[in-house]
Amino acid sequence: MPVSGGKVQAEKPESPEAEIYNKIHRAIAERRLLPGSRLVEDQLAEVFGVSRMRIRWVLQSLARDKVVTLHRNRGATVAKPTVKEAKEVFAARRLIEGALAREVVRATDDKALKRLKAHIKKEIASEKSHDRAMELRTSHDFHTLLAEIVGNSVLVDFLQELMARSALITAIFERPDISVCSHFTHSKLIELIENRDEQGLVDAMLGHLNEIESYLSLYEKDEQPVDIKTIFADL
Amino acid sequence: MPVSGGKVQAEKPESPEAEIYNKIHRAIAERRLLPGSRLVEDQLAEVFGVSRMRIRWVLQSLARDKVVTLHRNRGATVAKPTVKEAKEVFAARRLIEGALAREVVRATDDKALKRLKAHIKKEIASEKSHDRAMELRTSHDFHTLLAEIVGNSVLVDFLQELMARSALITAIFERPDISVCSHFTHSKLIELIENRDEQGLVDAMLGHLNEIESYLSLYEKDEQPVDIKTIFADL
DNA sequence: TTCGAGCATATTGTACACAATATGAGTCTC
DNA sequence: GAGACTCATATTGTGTACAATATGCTCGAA
Repeated sequence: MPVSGGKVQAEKPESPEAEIYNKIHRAIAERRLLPGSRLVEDQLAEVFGVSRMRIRWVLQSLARDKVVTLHRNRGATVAKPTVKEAKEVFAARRLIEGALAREVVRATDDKALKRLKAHIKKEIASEKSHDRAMELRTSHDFHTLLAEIVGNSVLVDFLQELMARSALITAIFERPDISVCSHFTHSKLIELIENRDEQGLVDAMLGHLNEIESYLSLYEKDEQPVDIKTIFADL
Repeated sequence: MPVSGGKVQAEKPESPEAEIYNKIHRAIAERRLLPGSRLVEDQLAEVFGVSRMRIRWVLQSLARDKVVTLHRNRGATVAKPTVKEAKEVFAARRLIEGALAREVVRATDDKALKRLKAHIKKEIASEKSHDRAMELRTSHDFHTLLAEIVGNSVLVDFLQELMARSALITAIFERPDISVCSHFTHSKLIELIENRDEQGLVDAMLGHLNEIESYLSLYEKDEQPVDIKTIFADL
């Protein structure tokens, strides 16, 4: 029973597993399921009206994408990234999205530009609607859209994974006092693309990512997954 | 039963699944199992002396790492990348490894340099031994080693996936007349790292990747996974 | 001989029952 | 009352039996 969509959010439910996968994945990405929440197999099986085996399969897939964590004999929880992990994800994003920016300028044609502009409209609409879930999703989709424009499905997959993890990270480390209004920044990026300003776009993208990261409070909060054994290894 | 090692080739067998995963993964990466080979669950179960369920989990894990393809109701085969996929993997590698090169120069200290030089020794040894499998592995490990030096586990994971896929791609599209002797090129890269020549390293890395790709015959060979439906869609 | 239908076989897909495990509550002792 | 021990319960882990499916073969008819 392959979760046929893989990590990609397929529009049409190719297999029942893929559908469940998407539902849970979205619930997590849109923060209806918060980091640390337990995901009990029986409960999910009942909710989705399928057998436990199916759920286990889906949980396995989600774990692969690092949005849930499996604890041997103790079940699954929504992943709770550490500060270290958060920093690594952002570093990876800067590296990949920075390099991607150059390619985007090269790859963008009229059709692509249309898609980009259409996307901004969606972002504005979701910000107006005050639907936080959709707001987050469209904002994240902008970043994967760039990979799509470059036309490299390997990179699309990577970006998709990074964005899902970013969603979790934001959920944990977001400072309540700041709200990121991204459509404006994204519009500026599109402008640079339209002007074929390669270096400008790269810089702006890196700036954008740094800004997002700076809006987080990336220091250890509560009893994060600290590994006791490691801490007392030298005693 | 999480395949605890994930896609990382763990040294110590944390769980029986992880061990099986590693064995199959290595068999594929080292080309003892060639693209297209069928992987029948019962057979594998018998070989490894475990139940079929265990094998299914492992196959699922391998599928998500794109080294195995699952066909609904028809079982698993070793993945057989298409030309398109091959080109995308190499494009992704250029993008990521190119950008990584800059970071490597920054991140390399004495300890890292030692690791790099030790690795070269390994490469030379395996080339001498004429053990094609080990030769391939050490050569590929060099590239993930760079990510390790930068110290970003997210990138290490990406690189590992890309290298596994590259192994498959090479297996399919390699031209029999050319043998890549990589340790020499890799040594030159290390030299550039030692000299802190950022731009030089980036260029050399891109050159290296282009060279590898150019040694492949990236045109459609036999009856690659062509989708009949798509081809005759307009009839 | 060619085509198709139906059957045989090999293989994968799924559910279920039970085993293993972790955790917390309750109990007993000192 | 503090600590350790046992047991109850909730939950996950695993093997097995059986159902579903795909594929190739056989056989019969045109």
